[in-house]
Amino acid sequence: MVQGRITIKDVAMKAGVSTATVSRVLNKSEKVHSRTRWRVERACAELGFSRDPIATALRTGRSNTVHLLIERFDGNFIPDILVGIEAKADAENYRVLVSKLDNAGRGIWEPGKQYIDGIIVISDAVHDLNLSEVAGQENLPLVCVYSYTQDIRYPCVLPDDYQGAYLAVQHLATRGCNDVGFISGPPDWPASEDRLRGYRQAVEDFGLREDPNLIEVGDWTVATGYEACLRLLERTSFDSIFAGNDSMAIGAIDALREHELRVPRDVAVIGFDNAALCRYVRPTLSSIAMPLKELGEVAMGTLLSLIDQRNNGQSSDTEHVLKLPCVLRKRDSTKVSEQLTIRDRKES
Amino acid sequence: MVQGRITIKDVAMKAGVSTATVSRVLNKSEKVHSRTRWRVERACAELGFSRDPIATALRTGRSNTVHLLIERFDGNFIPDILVGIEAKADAENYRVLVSKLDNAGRGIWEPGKQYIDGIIVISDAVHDLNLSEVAGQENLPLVCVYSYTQDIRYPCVLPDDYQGAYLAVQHLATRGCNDVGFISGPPDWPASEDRLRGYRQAVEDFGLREDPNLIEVGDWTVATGYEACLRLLERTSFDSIFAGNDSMAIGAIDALREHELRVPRDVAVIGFDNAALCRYVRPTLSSIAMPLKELGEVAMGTLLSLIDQRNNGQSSDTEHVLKLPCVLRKRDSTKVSEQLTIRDRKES
DNA sequence: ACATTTAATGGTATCGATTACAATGTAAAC
DNA sequence: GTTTACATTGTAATCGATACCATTAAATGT
Repeated sequence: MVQGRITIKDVAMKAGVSTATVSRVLNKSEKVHSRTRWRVERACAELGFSRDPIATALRTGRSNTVHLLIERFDGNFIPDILVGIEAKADAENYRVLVSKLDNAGRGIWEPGKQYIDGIIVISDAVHDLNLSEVAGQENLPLVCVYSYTQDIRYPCVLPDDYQGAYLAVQHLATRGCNDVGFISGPPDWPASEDRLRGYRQAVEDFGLREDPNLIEVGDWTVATGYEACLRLLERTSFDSIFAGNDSMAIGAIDALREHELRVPRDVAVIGFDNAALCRYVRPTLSSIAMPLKELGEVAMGTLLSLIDQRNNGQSSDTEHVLKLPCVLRKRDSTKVSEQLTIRDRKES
Repeated sequence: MVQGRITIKDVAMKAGVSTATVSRVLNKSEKVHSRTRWRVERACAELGFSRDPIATALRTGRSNTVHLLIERFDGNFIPDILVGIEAKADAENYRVLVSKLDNAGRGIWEPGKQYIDGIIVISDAVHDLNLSEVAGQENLPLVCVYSYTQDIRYPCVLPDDYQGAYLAVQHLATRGCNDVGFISGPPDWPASEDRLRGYRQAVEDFGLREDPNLIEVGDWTVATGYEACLRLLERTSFDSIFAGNDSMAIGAIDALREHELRVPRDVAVIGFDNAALCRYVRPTLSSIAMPLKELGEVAMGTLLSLIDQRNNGQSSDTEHVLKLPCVLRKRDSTKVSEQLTIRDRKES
């Protein structure tokens, strides 16, 4: 009763054809008489045959498997990006192998490297990394998600930080703010730079106060958000703060609270990232949500098309940088609770 | 210059032996003359040979790959558990394939099922799931992490909810609290049950007030934590709250705040889970941290030993349930800011 | 009607390793 | 000096599918 594995051979026998023909049917493409094809397909169905991926991989060198290299598993955005990657992979019948991306770049060369059709890298610091080493001498298709590399061979799928920042400031402007403080992330991060640009453009477009004194720098942490906000308070006055991320926004709120300033009544605050904590802090924190799931989907989609092109000997025609739009999440920290206060400030 | 793949054949040639001998060296176990072994090892090293895992898999039916099935990628604890799983897997030269665990249980049968040496399941609701279907007719080694199944064939690696809850109440007691309110999660969750038991035991051990009125039920969300706390406030008085998870703790704090009760001055609050948000809410929230990384490591370790035993024809000797201890994280929400208040209360 | 394509299918080597079995060498035993 | 046992090593089949080449059958052209 124990029927081992059902192989292409069994199918061939049942259908009265050769294994070569069965293989042809399985791989669509080639010409097979429709009568034969039908017989084979029926045999497959009746026997409940499914092709052995390992044998196929050995023969063809491809495995329908992509390698996902993650720098830090506990990064805030990983899970949502994973959702997108996995969904797309699943839909296209690909498998996803997950490993830690060793900072040193080694650890990828170990067994398992072969037969990988492509690579996705998620990291905060890809620009420091030699990706061609990761891609190997076979120069496997590789895309970065949520991380940037200058190497134009590798597409990068990123949130549109510029547009997201613009959105944040626009929201504050719409709400009636005029003096928007900005707490930037570290200047050497591409994301920081883009968010600053978005801030500046929106300030200009909406005719808000342009003043270098309104800009401060932190390093993404609560503590530096707090300190940056203190410096802003000393130096100038403002009616709102746009923080480069949610942690710094929370630090800023701490500082405001110490100065007896209430959020959003006295100062509106908006963050960036839309981390889970936005819904848990009080007041709940408005923020800019990155399209994480979509990033994952698009990254996987891009990778699959790279793989396709490579298999067909075409050269890749993908953009180097793909930016997906962010969306605004309004919460209490930017609510217009006291219309008057704001009017006063605008008219003064 | 393009040397294709370096195979066992190349090594055999270089070492002047047959491929069979090389294979024997590679697989340790069998007897090979030390002189020959040395020659082969040197040849391997010089050629930079590494064995092709796919070919090996095809021949042996094993692949050094485990399948990780996740119910919800965006579950709060996944990333940290993953860290542990991956670390252990990496150390033991195993690969980790990640997929979504389809609620229906299907989707696992698709190609890729074969050659999987074992399965890890992460889910919130495993008890509803037919795991034997997941394990397949081959009855692959399977372990659950952070989730429970009654099926004793499958080991479960869990945080020790009982001990964690005990720890929380002990902390409150040490701090001087006597009337500890408890907001439980839904009663049908094993975790809720265990946390309640831990609460009760600690209340008894430390001679605190035992009173059914001190116990309320929520469904893990902020909203129900809020409501549960309101009910407690109406019904009785208390000097502290232990919430079944952090979200409900936050809801409770909202309710306390509305009643002009200050945390921790008037009421101390402690949550469970030690979610990231604990460090971001104000006051920062004391909580019980589950050993997530360790859960992952132990789960993978258990799975590997199951695989080992199976390969050696032994029957599994692993415990059905493995509980790992939680640890207390003290933060502001249980700080003893006003020693007096507490003394008053204790002495009254 | 016969030559020449073209379509459809079969035979079999191959991918890179493992392993049962056979063969050889070596040393101890008689 | 054989015989015998045991330790090493080699030969070749095998895992399951693919793909090159050969072959046969059918279709087209003149």
